[in-house]
Amino acid sequence: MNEVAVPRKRRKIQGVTMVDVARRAEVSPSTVSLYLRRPEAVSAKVGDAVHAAIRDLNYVPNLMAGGLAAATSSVVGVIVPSVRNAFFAETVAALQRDLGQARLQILLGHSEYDQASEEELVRTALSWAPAALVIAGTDHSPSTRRLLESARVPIVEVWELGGVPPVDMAVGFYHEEVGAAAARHLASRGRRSLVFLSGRANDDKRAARRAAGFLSAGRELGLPVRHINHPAPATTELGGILFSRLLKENGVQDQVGIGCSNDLLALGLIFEAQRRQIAIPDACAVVGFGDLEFASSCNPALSTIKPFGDLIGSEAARLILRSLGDGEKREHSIIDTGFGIVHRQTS
Amino acid sequence: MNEVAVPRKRRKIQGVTMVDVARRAEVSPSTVSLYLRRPEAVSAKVGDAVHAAIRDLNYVPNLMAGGLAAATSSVVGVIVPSVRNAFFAETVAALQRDLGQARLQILLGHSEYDQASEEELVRTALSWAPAALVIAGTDHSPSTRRLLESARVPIVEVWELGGVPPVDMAVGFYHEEVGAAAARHLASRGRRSLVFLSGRANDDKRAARRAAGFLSAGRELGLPVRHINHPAPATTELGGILFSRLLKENGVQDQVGIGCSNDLLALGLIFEAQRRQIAIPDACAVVGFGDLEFASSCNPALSTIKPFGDLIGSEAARLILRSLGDGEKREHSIIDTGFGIVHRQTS
DNA sequence: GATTTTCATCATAGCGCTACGATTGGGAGG
DNA sequence: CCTCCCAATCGTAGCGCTATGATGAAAATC
Repeated sequence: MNEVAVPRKRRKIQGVTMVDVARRAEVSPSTVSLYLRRPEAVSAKVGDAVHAAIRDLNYVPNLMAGGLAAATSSVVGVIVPSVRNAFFAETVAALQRDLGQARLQILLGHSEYDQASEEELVRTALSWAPAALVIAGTDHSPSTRRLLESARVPIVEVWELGGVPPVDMAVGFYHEEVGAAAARHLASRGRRSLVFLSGRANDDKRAARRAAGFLSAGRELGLPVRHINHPAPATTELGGILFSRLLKENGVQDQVGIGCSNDLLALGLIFEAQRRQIAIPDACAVVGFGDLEFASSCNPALSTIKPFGDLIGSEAARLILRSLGDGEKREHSIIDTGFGIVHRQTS
Repeated sequence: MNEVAVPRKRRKIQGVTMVDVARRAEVSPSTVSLYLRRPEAVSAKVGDAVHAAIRDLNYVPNLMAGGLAAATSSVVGVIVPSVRNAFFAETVAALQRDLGQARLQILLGHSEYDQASEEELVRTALSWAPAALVIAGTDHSPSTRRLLESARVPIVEVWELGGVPPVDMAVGFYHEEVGAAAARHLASRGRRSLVFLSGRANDDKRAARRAAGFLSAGRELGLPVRHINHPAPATTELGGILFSRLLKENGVQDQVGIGCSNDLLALGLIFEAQRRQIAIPDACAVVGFGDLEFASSCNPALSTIKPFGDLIGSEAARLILRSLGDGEKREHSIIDTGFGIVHRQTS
């Protein structure tokens, strides 16, 4: 005996669907879909009718349905250690700007320098079948790396080159070279001993690599060189603290050249020197990293090494868009965006 | 005549689907789904089998399919003017931290203080059928507001209270009061004339409101008060420029109290004062806004007004989670997170 | 021992959209 | 006037998952 199927109660997701638009424009849903994806493929008359219907009904397409059907979504997962960090914020901003042109959105995650939460974020991002993935650094946990390798999407690792080979593509620069450049610069300014100040070098692998580059370049130059690190994040306050510690341990030693793992640290150092009436750059020269926006206006103006965070973002976006256009062929491009030495008054 | 249907060629999205997991665990797909959503609802034996299958196959669920079927997604759209702005970065970080606990992801957009792109971002965010929406400010274009009003999701407007009534919920503080507090504080420190320095007050409505509050409080106090704005973003460099302009126009006038639309501006002012040997706070007192991390360590340490950006984020997250839990009843909560006056050496 | 209740598991019908191939209709060529 | 062709439009079958109600077995009640 065949009962007539009772229609189930279904929750309605959306007020207005593509079917409603199609009905209103008196075309088929396929045509509406086509108009949305390739407007040039429908005739002007039909296009206008669909457009009008969309406006009238205030239709908002459902990208989840679209993504599911099309087997790929229009999000790009972006995973950085921290958005509060100005460096990554700049790259994220550039990414959104350039990817937005191609109607790609950013699904953001920050790991707070924790590998376990990084893995979680990668897993989540992949759950959205993203069009691409951007992730800071190349140093991931083995299982994260496996996840990335088995994902069939373009992946761009940013802000770091060298070390582990990239999973797919990479845009960044060599942090050891940044450290080395700072050390050489200080030596060229007549400094006879070198110190590198850093925060959180245990978690922030890139800061650690800058430190390593600084130290080995210093040794190559035959100069005495030491490294003072503190597990706390590299803030202005920590800059003052580390400088104080240095002074206590070494006395006020003239002609020292100090590299800082970022400009915030350098700024704190400058403030502390002001308080202690230590002359910069005479008694002590300083080079920062980042060229943060206060660097040019502080007092004395901070010599620093400038990464091109915006460029990293836009190059990453370019690689992604090219990958998506090219279809499947992975090129494994690696782009070195380099860095600039900005010589101001502290060195 | 009935032809046998030829199976179409379908692109395969995913390597491993829930069906594969089910087959491997020798249960039905429904059970796998149930295990994923409510692990306590399946027996321990079956749960373990499913878990093992997921591990072995390295299964990553497809959240688009899930969201489509469940009529809601696990993303929260977050739209801010700029992530490069430390204020919003802090709130975004708090949001991700707290929403992440409930397995919600952040779909980020920044409008660069442009209303048209804000609307575009809202539209895109809504296309993902988000679980909620967080948007900075209450001042949106009419069509954006309409979009927000017709969206059936919890919406939290952050960083601004007063002005236009919120669409749904709001977490923030009154910027006029911040300005007024700065003016009153400077007056209480014996300042007989007041100036407010700001950048980009035409685009940044919140800065404009702080300026307005400062000016009217100053007038209420019977003090001469002026406002100097520059259309460029409020940076350290601009702080020096605006201060120079003030000095040129007014001469070095003792006892002036200066409010700045943010700490970056104040920092630039301090640097410029150092260069010109103008004593702070004697000749000129300064109050900033933001309590950015250099404020406590700069020299002299900066008096400032501290918004609680982290608290804004976590309160917004709390409201969202409560809304999602409560089902449909909208409460239109408005939370005033207030601000703190941090009195240091510049005033 | 027979019945009811509970609990764990399953089968099914879509969620809203896109890709694919099929269909239509009008102009060009014969 | 009849093909043929191309462009514009349409019909259909899922994409992978979840919500719902159904099923059967075990536990609890009579």
